[in-house]
Amino acid sequence: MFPTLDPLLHSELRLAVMSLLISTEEAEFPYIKEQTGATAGNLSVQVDKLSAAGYIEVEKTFKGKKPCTICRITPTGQKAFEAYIQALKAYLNITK
Amino acid sequence: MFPTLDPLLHSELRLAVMSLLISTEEAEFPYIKEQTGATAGNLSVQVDKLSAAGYIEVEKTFKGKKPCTICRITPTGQKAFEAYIQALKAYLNITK
DNA sequence: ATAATTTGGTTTATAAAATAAACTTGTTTA
DNA sequence: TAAACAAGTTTATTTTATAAACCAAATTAT
Repeated sequence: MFPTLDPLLHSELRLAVMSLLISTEEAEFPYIKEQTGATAGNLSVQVDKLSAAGYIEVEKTFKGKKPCTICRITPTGQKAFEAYIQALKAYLNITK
Repeated sequence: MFPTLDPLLHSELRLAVMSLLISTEEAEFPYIKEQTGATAGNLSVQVDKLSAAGYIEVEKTFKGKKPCTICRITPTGQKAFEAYIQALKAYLNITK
């Protein structure tokens, strides 16, 4: 009846991050921070969780002399995001 | 960009309860428990929260000699549910 | 030159939430 | 009348989300 909602995605900030990455394919940490309005600390933690789950990959490079953290969604992450949307539909009463 | 998701609704069990009540208009505690698969304790807590927020109303009656707890969604609850769905859309990239 | 500020984060501590286990009250059944 | 059951509630535990504090390097101001 009500499928479980992937707890990794059922989180406001992580969902926002995934939402951004689904459409941009690649985004830098400060950009995600600005778009989501999150604090750096919170974002850092949530990015780690998504990365640990294999939903995104995180590349640490440099932009000139400044460190630069780039995030990309993985195929696993895309599938999980799609599945989450499908599961949500059971809750949102599309059965009107 | 990403609107805040009503924390009262952004909870798996509370969302399931609201989802049920949106379509049934009235449901007994044991029925909700069965449909959601929740434990009685968890359900009791979450029903209290929805009730405290004015999203549902809880009527305690008897069915013969047995206590019977009936839940109904309120107009406030209906509006909040609709608003939650709208807010979610910003996260789910309907912009394909 | 060096002190102060900014950038780009991470780590740690705290507050809030979700969840289940344990308990209560009354009823039905053995 | 003792045991089991129904319908919840309360309490305790675990998880989670979040921000505050921190760190290192680079840039800017004095």
